[in-house]
Amino acid sequence: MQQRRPSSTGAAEGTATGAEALAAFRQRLAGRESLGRGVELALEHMIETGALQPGARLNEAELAAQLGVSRGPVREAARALERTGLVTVILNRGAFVRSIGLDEVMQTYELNAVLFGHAAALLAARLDPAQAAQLRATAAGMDDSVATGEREAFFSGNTLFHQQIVEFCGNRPLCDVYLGHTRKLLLLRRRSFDAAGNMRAANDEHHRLLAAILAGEAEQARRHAEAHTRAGRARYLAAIAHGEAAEDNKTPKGKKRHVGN
Amino acid sequence: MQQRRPSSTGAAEGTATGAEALAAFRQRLAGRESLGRGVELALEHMIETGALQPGARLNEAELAAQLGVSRGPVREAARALERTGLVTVILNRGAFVRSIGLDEVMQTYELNAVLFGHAAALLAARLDPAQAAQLRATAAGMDDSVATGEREAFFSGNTLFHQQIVEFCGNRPLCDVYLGHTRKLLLLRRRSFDAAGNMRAANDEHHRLLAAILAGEAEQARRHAEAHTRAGRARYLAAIAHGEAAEDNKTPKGKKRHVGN
DNA sequence: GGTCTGCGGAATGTAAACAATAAACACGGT
DNA sequence: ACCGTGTTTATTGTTTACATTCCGCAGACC
Repeated sequence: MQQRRPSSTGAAEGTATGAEALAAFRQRLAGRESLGRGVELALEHMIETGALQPGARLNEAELAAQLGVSRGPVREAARALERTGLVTVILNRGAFVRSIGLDEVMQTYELNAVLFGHAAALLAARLDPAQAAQLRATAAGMDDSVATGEREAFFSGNTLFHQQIVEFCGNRPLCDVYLGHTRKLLLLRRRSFDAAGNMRAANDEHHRLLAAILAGEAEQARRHAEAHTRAGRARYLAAIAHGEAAEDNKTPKGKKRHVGN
Repeated sequence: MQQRRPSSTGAAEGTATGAEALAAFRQRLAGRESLGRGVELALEHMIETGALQPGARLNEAELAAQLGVSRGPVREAARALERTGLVTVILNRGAFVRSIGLDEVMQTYELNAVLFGHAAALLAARLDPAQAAQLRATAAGMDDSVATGEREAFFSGNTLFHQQIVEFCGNRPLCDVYLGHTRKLLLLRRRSFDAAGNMRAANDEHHRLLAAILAGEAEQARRHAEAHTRAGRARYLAAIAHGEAAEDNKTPKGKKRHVGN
């Protein structure tokens, strides 16, 4: 079946990997969320694992068949992902996995620095003992990960640490925005992220930040949090500097398009 | 036709006001956006004008008939509004216009203060002459509005002023988040807003902020911008203090539900 | 009298069918 | 040989139809 359209889903043939992923997500949602939501998670998973690479188009019919659902939920999921910032949809052309430009990465880091800094400042002024204990536990776990060199464990600990700080800060909108943008970066630039390691430095920064929060020093906490985010940005830059090609364009707008496969 | 479900759209009978609104939006979009997008704008308009009040349920079939489209685009619009934060959808129960609690309003103001402050700081360091001219023009227009006492003109000038600052700051994600949250507040708490006037004070704050930006004083601009937002919050609080009942609950979750109309 | 169970109906969730759009191919003119 | 135009076809946008879920009420049972 030759196809005239530029690029297809990519992981089309053979792999029914999406279907089982959807099943898993749907079970995890336990019927408390709609099917479209499950498809959304499945698509996120496919983006995360690279089954859907930046620039790829989300063929509704194909994905629907692959996931064993109708086009409706797929459409719904695609629009949801658009709001999340993971895909771009063009009228009558479909949804494309975004490839986020370096400038946008920088701007997002900048935004996250401000948000994270403010969260830390807020938290320093309202921390309760239970939260303090949780933060300490998370930090301790990361110390272990650093000692044993477990990158994956450190990575999830790092995510949890940041998540706890913004959640504990008490400002829900801020928390949502921060986590959303962080997730976006994670999903669209994943490979660069785990290469950006340097756990030790990050861990030290965490401890300094945590100390300021525990001490109730709001402004100091803000500075440490901002600095930590900016340091993370620097590590990211260093990682991609020699690691891989810097950038691709944002959206298949004019003629140029991704090679697909 | 008696209806068992708690509340209906409210503006159901007679008024085909939604249909013409949709037609207008669809023409404005000029076929460059999907129908669902037009419905989304129409629904926003209905929320803004109060045709859909907080707590009201969005009956898909009813709205579809009213707007002269099918349920599909209505669903799509409802989900879009959910991500915008204007409605809450509950599985198998439908979409409800959110009634945003006072605590969330406060948190959103807090977030906006930080974002607006940072935007001002960024802008102070990168302002170009053309942008400076535009900001001056906007400020001048608001001066006129204050002088003549035109509340509506001042209101739109105010919106434009804030919008220009965040757009000129160069950080797109920040801009999007700020404008989105501001819009949310505007649509869900509109009546309180235009009562919160006190144009003169706000105008003075604008001038102080603009002066700092034009002078390139980043940190001072940040302080002024944050202070301005917090002052706006204070004005808002003062306005609702004696104006109207403070709050209702966020979402029709358990048994309690809005009276409808 | 109160509580629980079963029925009825309306509205949402999902799937399938129809219509419209845009890209790729093929042809003909210049 | 190149460019423009007409045609074809896949794919999305939209409508319609079907399945499922949940709420409210009535009657029976305790």
